[in-house]
Amino acid sequence: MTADPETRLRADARRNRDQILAAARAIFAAQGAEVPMEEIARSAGVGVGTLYRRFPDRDALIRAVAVDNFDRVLRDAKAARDQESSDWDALIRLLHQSMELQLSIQLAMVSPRALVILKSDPAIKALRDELVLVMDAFVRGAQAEGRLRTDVATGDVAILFATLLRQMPGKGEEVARMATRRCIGIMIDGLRAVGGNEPLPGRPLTGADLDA
Amino acid sequence: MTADPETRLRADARRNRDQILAAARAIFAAQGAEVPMEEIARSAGVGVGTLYRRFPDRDALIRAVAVDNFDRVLRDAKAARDQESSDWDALIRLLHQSMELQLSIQLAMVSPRALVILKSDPAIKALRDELVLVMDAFVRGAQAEGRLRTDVATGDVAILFATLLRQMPGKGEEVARMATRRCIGIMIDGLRAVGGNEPLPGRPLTGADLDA
Amino acid sequence: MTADPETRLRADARRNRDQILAAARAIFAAQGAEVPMEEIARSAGVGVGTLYRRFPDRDALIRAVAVDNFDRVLRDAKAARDQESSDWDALIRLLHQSMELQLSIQLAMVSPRALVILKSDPAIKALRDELVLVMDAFVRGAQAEGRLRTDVATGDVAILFATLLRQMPGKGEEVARMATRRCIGIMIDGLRAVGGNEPLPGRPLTGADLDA
Amino acid sequence: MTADPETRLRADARRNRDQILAAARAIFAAQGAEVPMEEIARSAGVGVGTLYRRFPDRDALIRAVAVDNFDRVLRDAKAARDQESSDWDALIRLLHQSMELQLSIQLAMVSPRALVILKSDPAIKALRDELVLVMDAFVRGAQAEGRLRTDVATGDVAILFATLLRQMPGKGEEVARMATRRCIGIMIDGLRAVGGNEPLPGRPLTGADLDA
DNA sequence: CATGAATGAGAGTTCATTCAT
DNA sequence: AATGAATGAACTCTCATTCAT
Repeated sequence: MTADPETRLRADARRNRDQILAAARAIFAAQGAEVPMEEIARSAGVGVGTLYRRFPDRDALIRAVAVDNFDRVLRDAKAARDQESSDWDALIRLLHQSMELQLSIQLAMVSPRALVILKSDPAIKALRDELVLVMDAFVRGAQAEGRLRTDVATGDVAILFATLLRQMPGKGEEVARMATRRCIGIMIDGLRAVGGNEPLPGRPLTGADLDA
Repeated sequence: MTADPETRLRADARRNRDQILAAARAIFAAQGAEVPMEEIARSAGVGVGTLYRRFPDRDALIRAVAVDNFDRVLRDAKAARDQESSDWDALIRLLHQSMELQLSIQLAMVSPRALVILKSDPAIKALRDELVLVMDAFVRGAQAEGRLRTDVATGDVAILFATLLRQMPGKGEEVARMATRRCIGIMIDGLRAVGGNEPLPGRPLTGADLDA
Repeated sequence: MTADPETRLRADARRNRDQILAAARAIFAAQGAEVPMEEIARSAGVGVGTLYRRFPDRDALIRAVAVDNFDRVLRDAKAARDQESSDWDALIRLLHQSMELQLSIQLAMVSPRALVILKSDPAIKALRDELVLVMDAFVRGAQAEGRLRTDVATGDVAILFATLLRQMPGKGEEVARMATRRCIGIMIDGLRAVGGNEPLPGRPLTGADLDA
Repeated sequence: MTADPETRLRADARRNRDQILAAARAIFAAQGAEVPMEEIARSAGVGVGTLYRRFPDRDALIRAVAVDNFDRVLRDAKAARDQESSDWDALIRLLHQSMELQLSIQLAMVSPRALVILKSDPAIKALRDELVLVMDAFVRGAQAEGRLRTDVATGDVAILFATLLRQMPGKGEEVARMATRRCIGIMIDGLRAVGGNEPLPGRPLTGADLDA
């Protein structure tokens, strides 16, 4: 029960680890995943040596940031499930709320390199699978409630979700934020169950379609 | 009339230039803008030296790919304007059709580096401004037709457009293609003028908001 | 008091820095300033990376060698001033003695590139100005002593000095050494105050004339 | 008699060759011998291909410039011999006059690379040997006239000559010109046969000492 | 353990030389 | 024969990772 490696660290080592993770998250979000390791170390206030002691190479660091981030989203999703009165509302809340949380990892994921790395990590896969399950419930529930169009599945929502959460790089902070919110709004309106629209092309994308 | 510098190249040089541009477009689309120049050269079937003779450095190459690409989109937009019977239809067609054309540049734009470069290039700015103008006409026209919701402006559409066209990297080719089409469909439904939805947050984003 | 950046280096780093400087001095003297950085690194017994850590680019290295060298000459000049009994003797001693010290920098200065670099470096300018001042005193003093011809000024001496100290490249070590000494001897005889020679053309060149 | 390769060239080819040589001389004088071949070609108003047709590689070009230049100096020396009334006067005239002619080659010779090249060229060696012979006659004659100090030999004069003629790079044109003239004046005064000076160190350097 | 110095492989860029037009 | 395009080796510089202090 106390075997979790992170638990075993001395207090200062633990603090270093957290600082590095926070610095990496911020820098990945701002500049992508190709930043020199030295810059991350400096921004975390430690030497490169320390960074490498905690994370054996860049991939390990990217993986750790990703795990940390999926974790947050999953927590959000569960909170939404527990606190909202309908699945549609939970879904909407998650889409809106996670915008904040996702900013960093989404940008990181833009790097083709990062993608490959994340795909091969079982811890991340586990978190992702769990997240897919929760969303699956939202989707089916909201469709049962008659609020979500029935020609979509979890995969559609996840992809829209991931796509939209990639922050517009290079716009002013304020415009970027507003743009994201507005895009999500438009997308949500596009997801509503309303009569009369043409059906979407192809077939509903499921969680399994996300695996490549 | 034929003084255009590109026109003045010797036949073989011209062919090489085109091959390089095509290779760069494909590679940028597939792997982002940080690919080794040597790889681009190899894929174009020329030596690095040749690549550098045509494009003095990476920035110049990125710029050239971007110009080429904006050009295509602009052509598409004008064709849509000339051939469709309503502005709404023209807009829809552009969103659907340009999916193909945009793949490369959209990915390229993901690189923070590429962004900085493109912003400073007057030729690109000119093309972009012209594109914004054409889309502006579509947006106002479609709103006048009562088909496009009135709480959006050209900037909203452009951002959605750009965001969605970033291909999901890493999914299978077929799923990726379908996903893009479905996302565009959802987005279009979200843009329709229907009664009863809550208004979007913030204010309509104009073409000027895109300038950072 | 020990805040001098060079003093703050770790012992091994310090040693490396010195080795690099020594190697660069020797190689610049022997082959000019355009030698591959790798060769300098190898000759200093370090990797290129280390060289670049200490000196961010070739220019910085050239500057550092130049500063180091001016420093030595200046020390020599002051020692001559303090230890010789007349200004003429101090001047002669400096001309003879600095032959050793100047070998490197003089050759370095031959490179058009090096020149540009050195001109723009304030630390080097300061050292040079100080050196000019000391030589100025020698020149005026020796003229007052009646031993130095009065139709020359500090600039003349400095130029002769600099010109002669450029080692003949390519001769055997021994001949080169002897040649330099003999040239200096002839030049000194040419500088002596003797009656009956035609005055030199033009006007005495001052320290200010050296500034280009 | 007409087998001289240069004589066999067509008029336009001949003109090209001369333009290239003139351009190379000027550029070598101004910037040293490491200039891109393309720049020389451009400055000569021809393509690189043409340059390479005339001079198979850079070394050949350097050699040709050197031959051309030694030729001029030798012509000057012979003119001085034929027109001046004493050997001392001929020597002085040569030193003064060749300043003009030598500017280019002297700078070129500064390059360690150029030196190696020139040493191995028999045509250049022949010219140089002939020049040494003429100067030898000047030196012995002027010593017999009692005007040149007897503790120097041809090698000493040649080295002083070569050393002084390296223009100070980087000073203003006017100061540089004046400085050279004044240095030559001082050197000539140092060479005069006057009583009472200390003898020079070492032994007189002969023409043979120049061979390295 | 933390630090930051050292290493060396690899990326970008230049340029001598060759070769198609 | 002249031109300038193409090639690729060589060089400068950066950065991930290792290791001495």
